Amino acid sequence: MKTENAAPVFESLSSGARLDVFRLLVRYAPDGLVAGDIAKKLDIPATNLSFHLKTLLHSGLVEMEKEGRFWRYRANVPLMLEIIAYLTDQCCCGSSRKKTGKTRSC
Amino acid sequence: MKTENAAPVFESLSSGARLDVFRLLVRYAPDGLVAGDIAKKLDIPATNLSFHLKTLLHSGLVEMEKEGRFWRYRANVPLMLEIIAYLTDQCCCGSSRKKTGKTRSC
DNA sequence: ACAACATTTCAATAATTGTTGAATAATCAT
DNA sequence: ATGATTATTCAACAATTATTGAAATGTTGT
Repeated sequence: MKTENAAPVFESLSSGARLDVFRLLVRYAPDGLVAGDIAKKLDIPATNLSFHLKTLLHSGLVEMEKEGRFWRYRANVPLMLEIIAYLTDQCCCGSSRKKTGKTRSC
Repeated sequence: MKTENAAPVFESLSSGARLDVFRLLVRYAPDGLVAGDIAKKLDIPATNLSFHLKTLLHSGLVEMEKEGRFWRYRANVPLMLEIIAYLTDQCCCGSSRKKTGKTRSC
């Protein structure tokens, strides 16, 4: 996972609405939900949900599959695992640091 | 960590510039860097850096301390650990799900 | 073929975020 | 005190993102 791939993921999680969508899809993994059910459960207009889903699709954090006249969305859990690994490595404990001889913060 | 606290953290990581700032500060943890050094290393105007640092401060992901005429910024690594725990719990494997009898994706 | 349905795309607008230069505040050295 | 230094805040503007209703696309059932 490179930073230029990670930033869009954070961007796609940076709205409360999208974070809610993603958490909902994780709760319903691995089956996912169709758009109408998401809209109903989160009580947001279909057209606005569609906008947010597009952002999530673009970052890769959710995936989509047409199913008759429904569109089914699922969380991409493996990508989330990569993001967690990225954060652990780059933004937390795993990164190399200046050799000052001091102890690390974790 | 609650969702309403997590969203601002993702928002503060959602710009490439801020993600760079945070990663830099992690590399220089636990000492951190003064604003001028950040600006120099990342080659962004001081006034713009100041704007991004304010966002990071607001989410709690960085902390600030005045040091003479310098302002020193440090990464809040413990908060990042909480975020990683939040993602693991809410957005990945730890969350409760509908009982469908199917196996979990992780 | 037709009507009902699920969802998206489009266009318009509102709201927020990002960027910059100039002005300001605080500190340090002389 | 004065001038140089560090960094912020302010104001203006540019750019992006969010929200909504109406129209369009494709699907299903009759």
